[in-house]
Amino acid sequence: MISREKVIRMLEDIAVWLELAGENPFKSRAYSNAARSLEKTDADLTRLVQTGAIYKIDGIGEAIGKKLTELVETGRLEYYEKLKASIPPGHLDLLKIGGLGPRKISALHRTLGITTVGELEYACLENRLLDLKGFGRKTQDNLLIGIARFKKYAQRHLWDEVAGQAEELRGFLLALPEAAAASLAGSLRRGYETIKDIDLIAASMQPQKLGCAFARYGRTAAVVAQGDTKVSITLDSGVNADLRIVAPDQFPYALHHFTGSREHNTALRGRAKEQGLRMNEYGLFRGDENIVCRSEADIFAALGLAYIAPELRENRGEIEAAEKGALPRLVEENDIRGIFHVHTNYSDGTAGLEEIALAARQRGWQYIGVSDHSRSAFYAHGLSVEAVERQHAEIDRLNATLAPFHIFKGIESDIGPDGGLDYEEDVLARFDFVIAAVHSGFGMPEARMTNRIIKALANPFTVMLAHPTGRLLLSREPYAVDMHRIIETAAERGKALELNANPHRLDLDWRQCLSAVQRGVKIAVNPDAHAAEGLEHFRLGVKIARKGWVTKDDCLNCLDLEAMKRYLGVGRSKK
DNA sequence: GCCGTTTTCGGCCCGACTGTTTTCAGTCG
Repeated sequence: MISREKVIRMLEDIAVWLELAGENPFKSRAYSNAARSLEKTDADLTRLVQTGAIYKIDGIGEAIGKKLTELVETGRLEYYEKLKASIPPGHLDLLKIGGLGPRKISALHRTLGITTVGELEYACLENRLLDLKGFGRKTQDNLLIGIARFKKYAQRHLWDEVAGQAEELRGFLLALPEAAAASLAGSLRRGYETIKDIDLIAASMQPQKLGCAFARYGRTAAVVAQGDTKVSITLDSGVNADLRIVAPDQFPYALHHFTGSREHNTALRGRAKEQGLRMNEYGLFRGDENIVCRSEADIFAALGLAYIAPELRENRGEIEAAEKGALPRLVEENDIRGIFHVHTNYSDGTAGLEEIALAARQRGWQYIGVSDHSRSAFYAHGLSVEAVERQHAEIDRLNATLAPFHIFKGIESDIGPDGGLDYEEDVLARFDFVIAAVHSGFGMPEARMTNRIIKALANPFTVMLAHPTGRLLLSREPYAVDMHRIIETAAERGKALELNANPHRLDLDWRQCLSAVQRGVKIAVNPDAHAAEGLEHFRLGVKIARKGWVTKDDCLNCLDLEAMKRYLGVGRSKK
């Protein structure tokens, strides 16, 4: 049976391919819209098709409905295959080159037969773009720059890689006398897991002066574009930064507009339009009259909505919830009472037990859950039974001296190919908690992988599932697994899912977090720290948890020490 | 391709910037 995620991906592919094929852009958007609608629907796809309810979903009409029916019934889609075959594979790469969009790619293909980045580069070097209608010397030069950049920096960046640079840049702006205000915006502010570039908004009465100063930032490697209100630069790190400058009274509107997401903005504009209003980055208008807003909260209020936190602005139901006053009270960093999934030098961590415990206590936490690798993780010096015993003895000594701070005894147990945990029951019984984790056999077919994980989750000793999808951002795809069944099992068995806060993982994916918490599954925000500094990852974890609609009550490690002892005790009594 | 108290056609969010034009198309966010 075809998974919903797969169907959504296919619709998104079709949208991109249609653009490249030079189709009506609104047709392409219709497929994107359908994908987004499907993303928001929780009901079972097969059922929707069987009952015909699929046609009731917003954005799904006759044509797309029929295609979904074919997909569900046969697992394939002829239209998809044919369209895919008609797109030269290199065109997807061409789309990633700055200044090249579907229309120019289409023109290049039509006139010069260009299908790949390499061919385009060669054509530029031979000056073959000079005489093309709509192209010229400048375009050709810019494309060569774009190609060079594509080769060097094609990929997106991890949030963590970019956030520090962005903060520095904001600090630089704020220190300039021309800047009345400055804020991060875009995906960085929303806590998106990967970042294309840094978006900054500034308020100033002297936009040109501020723009010039920005372009001269000490770490600027190149100025990509410079106008009266917008400046784009490339930093020496290779990351692009865009600055938009508005008048101080326009700042809240611009901040909201450029924080996005595009989908959230589109939906909000539609709502404004229904109310006879028009909104853009400069204001919220009824006719010619601007409705004065001094903050983003004022803008939402003017639209009859509660304030929506930036992390939630992905058009996944936040606007409807804000209308009904049903937005969650999102978890905050200060709500965290302790941290699980920390490695020590017993396995592959660099810090000793005491060092990491003291670092956690220093942060004001009441407890820490140590979980080194289990014995079959040879690559990470997984713990033998003897090593487990030594570690437990040291934890007992530390707990006696550090009280009331508490160290919970845990293990990150590998899940075997058949779903078994890594030690005999009498050893497992000595831990306060077990985090079950897949570290091998990533290529398993979906059904086998899902059953394997479900079996591990169902094990009475398992308290939580580590990095549920196994993805490594920008490098390794998630393994094939039916997350709906995993979430269902976790809900039935009272098991927690980890939100691994390592910047390379951020796994559980925030898109799946909401459906987990809706089913009452607890989310553990875990830093997966391999050194004392690694504890800091919990901040990004909290941001991503917020993005996944996680409240304090949904977050396992917001429990205080006594409640956590009871919780883990309850877990044990189930065996 | 979708949608409809602007309802079966004609819209579909919208503004800035660049480069190629001589009034606008393409791209981007």
